[in-house]
Amino acid sequence: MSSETPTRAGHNHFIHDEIDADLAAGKNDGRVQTRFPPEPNGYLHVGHAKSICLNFSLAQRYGGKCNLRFDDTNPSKEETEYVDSIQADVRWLGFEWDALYYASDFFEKLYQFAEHLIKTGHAYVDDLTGDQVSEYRGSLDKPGKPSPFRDRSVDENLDLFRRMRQGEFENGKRTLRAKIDMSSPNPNLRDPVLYRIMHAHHHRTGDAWCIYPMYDFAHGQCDALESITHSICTLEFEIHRPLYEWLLDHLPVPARPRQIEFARLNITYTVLSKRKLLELVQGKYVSGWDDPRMPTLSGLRRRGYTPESLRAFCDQIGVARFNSTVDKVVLENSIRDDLNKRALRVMAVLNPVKVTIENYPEGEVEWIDAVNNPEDPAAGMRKVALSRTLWIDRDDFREDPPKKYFRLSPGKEVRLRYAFCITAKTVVKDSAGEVVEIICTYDPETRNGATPNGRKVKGIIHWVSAGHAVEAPVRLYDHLFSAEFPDEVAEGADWKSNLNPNSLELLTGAKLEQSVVEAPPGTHFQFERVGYFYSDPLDSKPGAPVFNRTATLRDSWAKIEKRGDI
RNA sequence: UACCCCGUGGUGUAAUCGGUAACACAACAGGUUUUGGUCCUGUUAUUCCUGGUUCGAGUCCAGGCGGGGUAACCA
Repeated sequence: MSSETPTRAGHNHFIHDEIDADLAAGKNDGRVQTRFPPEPNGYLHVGHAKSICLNFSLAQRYGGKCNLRFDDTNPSKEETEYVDSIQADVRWLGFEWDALYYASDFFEKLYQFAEHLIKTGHAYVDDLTGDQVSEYRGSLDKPGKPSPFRDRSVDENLDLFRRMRQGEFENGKRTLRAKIDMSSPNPNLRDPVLYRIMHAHHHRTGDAWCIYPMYDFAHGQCDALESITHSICTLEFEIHRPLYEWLLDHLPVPARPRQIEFARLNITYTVLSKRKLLELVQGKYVSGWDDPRMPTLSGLRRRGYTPESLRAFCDQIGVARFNSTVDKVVLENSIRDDLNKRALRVMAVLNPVKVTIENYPEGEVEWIDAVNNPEDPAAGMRKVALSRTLWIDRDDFREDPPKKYFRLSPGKEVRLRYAFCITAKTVVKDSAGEVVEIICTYDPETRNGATPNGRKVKGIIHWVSAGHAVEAPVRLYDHLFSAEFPDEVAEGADWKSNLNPNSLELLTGAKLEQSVVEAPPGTHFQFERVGYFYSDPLDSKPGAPVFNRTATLRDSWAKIEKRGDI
């Protein structure tokens, strides 16, 4: 269960209704037990976070248990690296499982179940090749036909199956299939394959097995062996439910779990499919599973997302049986909400241009009080150096300002955050016509928020004293895909063509206030008026941080300007 | 073309025996503010269609339309 108390009670949803009904009917002795069952073939992403939060919060809500179970029935795809990362990610999200299992813990029991099915005449060994199996299976609108090996005797089936286990046959030579109904409208009931021969090294059982159970034969039985009461999975497994139940009906299982499906998470401007994420990693489109642009938990963590924000997000999006796509700003808002309360404010100039205050004494330095976090008085104050030469952001100066632009421009006055008001007097340009320096004057009377003679100064800009600034690389991230629905591509086109070529912008000239170098790697900051930034836990060195932009601040000026009604 | 599931403001969800359709985000307008941030107030906008049952239907029934899933020895 959660190691921390949940931030909110969360939405009501249909799964609560189903469980309430089961409880009212006296099922499972009033017990509720769930499990999160990842296959260790990739890293967890936000879609998994939805499932994790669902399963663990269900256990929490009903005073039950939630296990972690690795669905490791296909050794060709599974690795210990993934097992480790999954455990770390679940814990990081804030949950601790009651029991840890692997489907492979149950291989012997599953094998015995298979023999049981054979002995009761409900399973047979088939010699058909893979191609033949699918040919015999028919199609969506055509019934299948029985395999010629379907009516082998129990003894022959048992003998063959045992020899399969002994390793007597090559990969793909035979399978164990359930004997159900080749003409069922549900293809999952057309004698589904239960076991296949796979001479492969398993990350946990080594070379002990050369036959491995299929998902369908492992999942429900493992649920039963773990005493799971409610087996929550995504919608694409719905059509497997009749098979899930058929197997429980025909096996001497110790419990009777029930499968309930919900819609998986989709988010705009990204993909949430382990297969596609793997492709991005292997094709080096990103730096790895933990690239801050990835929707993986490790990527989001490195980007600066917090477990609290992700849990709040999962809470907000709800649980339903309708396939939907959540707007990516909902995810962004979840981290903004969280970081607004906890991130230390700091001034950072990302694209610097020099400001000289001509009437400020040369060589003089003042230490100005700045608030660390207006949302949290306990965060205290700090001192920021002010001097004659400063850096401000290029965005905060316009030689020819549009209407409603109330930052710096020739002849106009703005306030330096926490400090004085300055007025732009002269603009210095290089031979290319680019502004290299803005010469200003300051009004000593405007210290500390004061504006004598009642004049209004609406614009406030951030700044850093040139002689006191530190430099640090800053990575600006944008969404990984430029298309709202990256999966939707024209016939024959590749979804990767929707990759956003500008998803990463590296800034090397950023000037930051000194206090950022004192913080350890893995610290959240708000760069005032700009966004939330996280000192990369891997690339930062003590005293030499590297910053990842977690999210921008909401920017109503950008909105006005983009709208063009200025 | 077969079977199954699903359709509630722009988006995501709620409405617990059929009883005033609500919340969040977004958008828009305003207020506060030494962050064009936060916060506060307000506005716009919703039950896929048609018919039926009923005093009363998002909810029940029928038909239609639309979307999704399913034909791995993947999970």
